[in-house]
Amino acid sequence: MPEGPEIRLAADELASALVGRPALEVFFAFAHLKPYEAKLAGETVTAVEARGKAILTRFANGFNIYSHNQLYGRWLVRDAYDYPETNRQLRLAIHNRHKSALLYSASDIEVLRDDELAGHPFLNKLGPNLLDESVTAVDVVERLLSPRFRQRRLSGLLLDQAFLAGLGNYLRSEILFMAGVHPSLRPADCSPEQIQRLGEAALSLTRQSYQMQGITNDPALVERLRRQGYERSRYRFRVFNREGEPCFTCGAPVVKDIIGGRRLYF
DNA sequence: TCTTTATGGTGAG
DNA sequence: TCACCCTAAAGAT
Repeated sequence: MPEGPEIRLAADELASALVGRPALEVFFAFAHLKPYEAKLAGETVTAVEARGKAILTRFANGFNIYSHNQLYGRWLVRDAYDYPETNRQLRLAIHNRHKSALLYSASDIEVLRDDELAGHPFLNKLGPNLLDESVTAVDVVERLLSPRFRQRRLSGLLLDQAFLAGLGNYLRSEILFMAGVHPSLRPADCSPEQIQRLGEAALSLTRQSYQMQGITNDPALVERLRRQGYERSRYRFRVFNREGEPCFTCGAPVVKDIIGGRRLYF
């Protein structure tokens, strides 16, 4: 569940299972976190917040569990102590009277006090989150044109969590395609119309991904692909994973590039 | 039973 | 930009 919208959905599910209830038992697989099991047991969970692609589980006594799923971590919410059959490694479990929140495979787990959050190297650098309702397309446009970012290539900029928190490799290609802007351009090189479209595409695709329960779940897009004979399980993007296939807008073949080991389609 | 790949991220140069 | 880290599943042999 890697990009921002999926992480936010996971945080929502965790929140409804945990918030307002005391965590009767907390389990950490990593030895250096074991001492916190006793500190968190019996403490009420006050919030579960998505911070970009990280999740913060907050406790009434001022402690927080920071977790980042990277590419492979997976949250599961089950009835209390109802463990699934899986070969994955359980890394963190938060149990209350009704539910168990289970985090598998993740390697990036920390416990932080409230006063340590601001100084955290990852949380500290995060840009605005497009899923926060206060963020508008105007904010994105202003950020694109700010001195700090305007000379950066869009290909790199859109993956930089300090620019916008939560964008990932799928959304990068899809946003650039929807805006009709080449990934090698810099904001400083773009027309006002292109900048405007980038702001709107970033906002609408990210929010739609959240509302549709996943980046790949746009029903209109899936239907269009189905009518064109694409197999649903493989093709659920406008450009991503469509190398060599015709562009939906102009018919030219979709191009694939690899930059810093990450696939980019345009 | 290998090797590769992945919606992510860090640190060195 | 690259090498590398992390883990699990898919692909190649």
